[in-house]
Amino acid sequence: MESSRRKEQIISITLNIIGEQGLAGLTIAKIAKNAKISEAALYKHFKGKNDILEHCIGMIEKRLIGTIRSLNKEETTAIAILTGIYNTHINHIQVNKGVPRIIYTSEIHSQENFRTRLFTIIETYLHEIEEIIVEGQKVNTVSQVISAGQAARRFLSIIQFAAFRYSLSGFNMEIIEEGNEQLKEFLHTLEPTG
Amino acid sequence: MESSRRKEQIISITLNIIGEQGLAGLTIAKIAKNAKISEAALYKHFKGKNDILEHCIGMIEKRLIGTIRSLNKEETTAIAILTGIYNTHINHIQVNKGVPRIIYTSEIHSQENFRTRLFTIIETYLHEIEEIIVEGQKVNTVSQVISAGQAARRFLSIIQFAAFRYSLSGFNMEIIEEGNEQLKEFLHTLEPTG
DNA sequence: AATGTAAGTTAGTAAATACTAACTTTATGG
DNA sequence: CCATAAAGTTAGTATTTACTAACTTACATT
Repeated sequence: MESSRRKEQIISITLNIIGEQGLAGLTIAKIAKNAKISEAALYKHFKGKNDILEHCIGMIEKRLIGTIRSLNKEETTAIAILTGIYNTHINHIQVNKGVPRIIYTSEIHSQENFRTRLFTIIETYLHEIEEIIVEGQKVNTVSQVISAGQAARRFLSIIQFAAFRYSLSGFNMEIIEEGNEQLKEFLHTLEPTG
Repeated sequence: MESSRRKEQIISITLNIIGEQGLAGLTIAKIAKNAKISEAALYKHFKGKNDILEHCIGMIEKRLIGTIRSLNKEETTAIAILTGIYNTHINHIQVNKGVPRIIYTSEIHSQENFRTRLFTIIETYLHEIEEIIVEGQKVNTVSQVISAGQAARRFLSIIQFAAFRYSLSGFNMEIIEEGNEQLKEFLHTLEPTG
């Protein structure tokens, strides 16, 4: 298999294993078995386990920021963009459980360099959301009286809590409904003249 | 050392290691070293690693529910109780990082029995908070128009997000401030005639 | 056709890991 | 004072883990 495709496959498999078995359940042997290559072959593409994890974080970063950027162009109002981001995240949980596990529950905290990188990603993400809200305020689709930064943090907390509880429930759809209610109430507070 | 004290010590040490190095960084050897006993001695008190983890979850449960119960008697209004719970949690993060890591980021998700138990704990916790809000509504210290269940979930999401981000930041106090703002805004929405 | 490179293999290794067997120390109540 | 049980020790073991060396295959370029 071509190197770049193999690399992506390995990262994807790694995220899946973390999603299903946690970081403690991640081993080189499992990755190799899932990719249907030998363990040694993994080392042709990555320096080691840590290197794979670093690329996983890179992948997460790309996806998160990519989601925001694409929706920021497709949708018109701030509220529509935020709704899109929320839905993308919720859909994402079912497809690739590893991303939410790492990003929202940040299992990788322990290693200092990973913790710092994840923090930067989260803060960048919050900043992007804040920008969307500020833009909405400029064109008056979002109330001027609210704090954009605070709203951004509340928005992410809603996503995180929904993802966390949905995952913990063993993927019970009722919990998604309750997350949607939180979002609805939040979006309502964004409306102007409210 | 007396058995019950030793057991508590081992659980406490385990939670600390998870707090500092994550579940992937937890080993029997590290627990024994921290407790200054041999690895074999651990097995006089617990059946094995899983048994220790189960007792950790038990400890978390006790502490969480204990916090609510005690504050529920000390404080008078629902808003005062919720403020107390929030502050207790935030203070808790600095002292014992393992609890927030397990409970809010639920690193133990992977194992089915642990996941189920944690979910039950969280749902019980949410229910207790909901009860506090309902009681507040009865005596009109909390607005009648809000949904108690939804408010309880928002409350926990605020705690979770603050704990998550505070931990991820490497314990930056500014982030606690931002969490306090979220709480303040939330408590404001609880006020009657608002 | 020769050659070099990328992607893969087999077969191993040293270290770490969870756990156990067998023995020793310590303390306590009859 | 001594029997007993609890709490501890040393010294292991089988397995797992991340990683490496040495070799093979596939394939594109000169």
